[in-house]
Amino acid sequence: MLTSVDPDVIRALGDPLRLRIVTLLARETLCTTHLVEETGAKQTNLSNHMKVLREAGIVETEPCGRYTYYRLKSEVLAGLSGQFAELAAAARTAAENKRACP
Amino acid sequence: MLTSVDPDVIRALGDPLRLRIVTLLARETLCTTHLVEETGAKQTNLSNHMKVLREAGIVETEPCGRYTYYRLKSEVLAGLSGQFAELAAAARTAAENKRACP
DNA sequence: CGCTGATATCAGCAAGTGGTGATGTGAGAG
DNA sequence: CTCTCACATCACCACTTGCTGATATCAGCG
Repeated sequence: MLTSVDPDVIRALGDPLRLRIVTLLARETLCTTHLVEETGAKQTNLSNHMKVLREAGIVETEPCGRYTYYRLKSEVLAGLSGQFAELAAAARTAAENKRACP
Repeated sequence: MLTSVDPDVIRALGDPLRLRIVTLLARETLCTTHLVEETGAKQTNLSNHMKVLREAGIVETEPCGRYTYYRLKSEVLAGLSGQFAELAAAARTAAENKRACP
C-alpha cells in the first residue's frame, strides 16, 4: 500500500533555513549556539525553527549542562526516503494507467 | 557528498492537498476533471496547485484533446528518496560526532 | 544567593500562501 | 460560426508564517 507521507514532516523540511539545519545536523550533533554561528540567524529565530523541527518529530533534544544538543532522528528521514521510493516506483508504472476522459 | 535537497520541491509537497494529488497521480495518470472529482476541490483552486507542482518540476502536462493530463515525474521522487536516504545514513553516524560545547 | 550565559516563549509586524469568484482562452461538437 | 466545456489567469480577502525585540526560565559559577 502507498504509505501516506505526513505533510507536517515535509512542511517542516520545506523551509530553507530548517533544511540547512537538518543538513548540518546530519553531519554532527550540535547545540543551539553552534547553529546560531553556522547559520548566522538570530537565537530567537533559530529557537522557533528548532521548535518546529522538534514538534514534527524530526529532531530530539539532549540537554548537556546548560546547553541543549539537537540530534536528527534518522528513522524519520529513512521513512521519508522509503515513502518517496514507493511513490517513485508507483509513478513509474502509472504512465500506462491513464484513466479515460470523462 | 550530501546532495542538498531543493527546498522548493519539498515545499510544493508540503501542502496536504498537493500531497494527495501526488498520491493519486502515483496510481494513474489523470486530468484536471478527474482530480476535481477525487479531491472535491474547486477547479480554480486545483489549477493553482497544479501550477505549483508544475513549476516545482514534479509533474508534467500532456494535452489530450481539450483535456490536459498530469503525469508524475518519477525521477524527481526517486531523487528525493535518494537524498533523504543519504541524510538518514549521515544522521546515523552523526550521533557520535558531537561538537564540543563552546 | 546573585550574576551570567544559554534557551525558550511571547507579542507584534510584514510578507507569503491558500481559497474563491470573475474572467480569459482554446478545442471540439453541433 | 457559435456554443459549450476544460482549463488557466487575475484580483481580492483571510489566514498563516517567518522574523524581531522584549522577556521569562534555568543551569552553573563565584
